[in-house]
Amino acid sequence: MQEKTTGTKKRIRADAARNEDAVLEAAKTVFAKSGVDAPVREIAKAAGVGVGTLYRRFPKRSDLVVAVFKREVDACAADAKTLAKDNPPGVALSQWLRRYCRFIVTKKGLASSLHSGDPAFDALPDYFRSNFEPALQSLLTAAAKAGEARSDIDAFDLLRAIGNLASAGSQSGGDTDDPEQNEGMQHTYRMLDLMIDGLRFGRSAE
Amino acid sequence: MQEKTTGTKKRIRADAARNEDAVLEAAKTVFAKSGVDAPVREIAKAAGVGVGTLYRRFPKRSDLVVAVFKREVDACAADAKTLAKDNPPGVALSQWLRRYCRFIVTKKGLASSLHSGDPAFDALPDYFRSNFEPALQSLLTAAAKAGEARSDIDAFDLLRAIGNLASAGSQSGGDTDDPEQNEGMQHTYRMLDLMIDGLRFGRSAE
DNA sequence: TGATAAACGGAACAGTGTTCCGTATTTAAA
DNA sequence: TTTAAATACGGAACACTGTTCCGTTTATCA
Repeated sequence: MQEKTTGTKKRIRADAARNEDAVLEAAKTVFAKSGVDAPVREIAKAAGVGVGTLYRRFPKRSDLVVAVFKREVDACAADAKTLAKDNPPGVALSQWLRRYCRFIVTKKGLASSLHSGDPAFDALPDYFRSNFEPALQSLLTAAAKAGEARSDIDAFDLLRAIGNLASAGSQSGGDTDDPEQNEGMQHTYRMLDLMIDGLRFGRSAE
Repeated sequence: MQEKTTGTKKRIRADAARNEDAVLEAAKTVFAKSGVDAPVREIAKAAGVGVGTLYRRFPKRSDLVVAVFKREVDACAADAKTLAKDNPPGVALSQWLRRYCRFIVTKKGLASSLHSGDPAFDALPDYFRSNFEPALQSLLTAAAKAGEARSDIDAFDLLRAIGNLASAGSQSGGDTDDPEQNEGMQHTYRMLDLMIDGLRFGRSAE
């Protein structure tokens, strides 16, 4: 945050930045596949780095978990802007809700960590809300203004509702590795469509 | 259960029985001190046996946890009878409620296991209730009959109430190893006394 | 008392997290 | 471009885990 312009010594070495990125990317995948308790070596190998490199940057496991989580939140929130730019407001809205749904499902494993009492995770709920609420709010507003969605929906309420929907729905599910092919996931998508329709065709901008 | 009289082969060897007992006793202590995830070696050493002996009798950790739990339940329920024999009904009742309180506190660590979803623990809640409810019921009835307690209290309700009291109260607490000296424990005892007084002096046998 | 089955103990193995340091890479000065 | 210092890398090594396996000891009973 201050490496770019301030005088606080050097800036981060290129290879270090590259590796940090690789580790986060690998951790995302491994966490999704094997849970947040996956062996450190597995993550390091997937990232193509040594365990030392991983530990230097993320001394505690929670550091890595938090970093991955925030990164995913950022990516998902950023997609809201992208979708809004490339699609009609109503389409952007429903597309993003799907995107958000996938986010919730892949983070199902983290949920238990979040509520584990470890203070390392205390900041995450706020981070979650302060990123997603505005992202969804702007999609909602735009869609409402275009007459493509009702305007009486609270963004955070919707986030929670879909969150519950997705995390409950994906409990049951097939054995497939790909969550997209999962029975429970398909069910979740159908329920989500229901909500989207409600969003679209309910009593509109009153 | 069938080793004593039926013809199903031999009876248990004396040393085996002795060791099983030692392991359970040691596990109780170690679980209380270090939690249910304590290293197997620590339990084995405390029991004065090799890890092989421990594993032979308790192949899965949950086997040991369940056995310790049941044993403690048995002991606590048995104390109800003992106390009833050696004391006036009212005294027996309040003494046993204290005893039960201590049981709950030392089993705090197990609570998380119980609700961990592992089917190995599914039977424990029933075991708990079917032993404690009659035990307390008979104490309550005797005390009520002697005019030393009101008679409109449901045993299971009381068990639950005190359970909540104790497990919540012992959350906060000092650093002392001895739970008996713990700040939270003292608080719990005071609250328990309150309930006991209510039991004793409330509108009685109506 | 001795034969036999049962039980014992702990070495050995495999899989973790974590540290440490010789080596390699990047950076910036010359 | 060359070179020296700073920085980062990788993975061997260590400390602990759970778990298995089998040579040795012990209890039982004829």
